[in-house]
Amino acid sequence: MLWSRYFLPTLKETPIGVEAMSHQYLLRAGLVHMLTSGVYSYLPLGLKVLRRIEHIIREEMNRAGAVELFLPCLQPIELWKQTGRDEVLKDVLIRFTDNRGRAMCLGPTHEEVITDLVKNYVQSYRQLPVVLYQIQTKFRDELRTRFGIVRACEFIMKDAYSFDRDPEGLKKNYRLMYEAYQNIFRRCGLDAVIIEADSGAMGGDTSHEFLVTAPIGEDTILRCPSCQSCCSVSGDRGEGAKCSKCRQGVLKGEVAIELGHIFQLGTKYSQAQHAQFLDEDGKQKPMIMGCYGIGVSRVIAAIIEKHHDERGIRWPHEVAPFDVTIVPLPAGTEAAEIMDLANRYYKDLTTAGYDILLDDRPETAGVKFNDADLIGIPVRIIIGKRNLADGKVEIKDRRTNEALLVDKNTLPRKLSEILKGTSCLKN
RNA sequence: CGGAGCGUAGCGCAGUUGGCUAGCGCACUUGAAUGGGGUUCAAGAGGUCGACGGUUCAAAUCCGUCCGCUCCGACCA
Repeated sequence: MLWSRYFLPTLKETPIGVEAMSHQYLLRAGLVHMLTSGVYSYLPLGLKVLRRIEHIIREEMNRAGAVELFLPCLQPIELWKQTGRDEVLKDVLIRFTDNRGRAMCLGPTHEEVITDLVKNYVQSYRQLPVVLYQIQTKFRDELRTRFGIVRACEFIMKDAYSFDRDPEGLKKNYRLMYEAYQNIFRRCGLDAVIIEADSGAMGGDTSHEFLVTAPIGEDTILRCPSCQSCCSVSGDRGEGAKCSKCRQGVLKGEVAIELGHIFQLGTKYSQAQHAQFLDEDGKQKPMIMGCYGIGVSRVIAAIIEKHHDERGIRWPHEVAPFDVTIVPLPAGTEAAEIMDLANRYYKDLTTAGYDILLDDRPETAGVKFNDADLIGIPVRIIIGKRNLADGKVEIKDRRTNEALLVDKNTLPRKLSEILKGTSCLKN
């Protein structure tokens, strides 16, 4: 991608009223734009990051045996009355009456829709288990939005649902999702804390929350400084309590943001919506369900919270919007030569399958460097006349700030070694 | 939904004891010089001062109502 043909509006100054570091960089690096409180547009660069995260999620979901589908946002209130959640969630449901007079809402989650769908097609134990997921926009009429996309009225969620014949099947799928979540957060560069949690309005028995400690968090977790185990705050357990695992440390409170939550729902929805199957013994039984959510848009904010410095974002390579940014600094009589080399690298590396951002703007070095630091592409190639006089170009690591001068002709090979992880900048 | 703050150009801000044509920085346009960390100079363009109503000879400025945004709290799948 050529920067001059892209849509990447970076901001030099922080917009008014922006407190969270991640929110600040989301806006300044041209990732998102606020339409109104709690409602955000994803600009091209932000969308690219979103797609990279979605890609990781899809790989891990598919690996865990889940199958992707796509459910509607528009949902009849009638469906929600079947489970009584039209009342439970009445404050967050965005309701309206359509032109035919039907009471509708925009889906805040999809348990009712998926249960209704599956019961139409599954009649026998032979068809179970069924595990489905989607990545889709959710709508919640939040009274108080917070930290930009962290708590928004419209946000992107991955939600998966499992339908099993028996509790053992549910436990197996739950375990698979649990492991998939660990992989997803690890690949996103996040050190997720997993704690047993309340099921809240979802209902059901067992549930686990996946959190990341960050100032933008809305939850408090307790961590044992001795054995590092974490747990939630409860009535008889707070900061200062003794760790129940190692019985040595004194629990310390930490602010954390919830990114994922998995639930063993049991039969709450299948009973309410009559999602039954005929078992081997000839008896009708309710399907045993689980549901598994990840706040995808929220993951972006968490990654920035964990991977930034005073100059901008430092994307972990697997979620970075581009693999490499090429920064030519054309000047004087060498200008044409510098741009030719930049274009040649761009073409070769793109052909080799890398996603490249070429900063072809007629800006000064300082502007380009500052923007590059801000948007945080992991690897930067700098082509300037100073080093080119010796036949060299510079490779710079955004994360470590390490720089390496390489021969201009061996750069593509050296770079692919670095990107494949067979080499690092140091040697 | 309670508490606090804010709203003037795309962004960040000044101006608010009522008074000349509403100003500054960044960004933007044109020209020139520069060319490895937001470079310099010159000339420009860009405004319903959040909205509506009131007071006044005169309102960005005073009064009222409303709207929007942010933060704290309550709530939260």
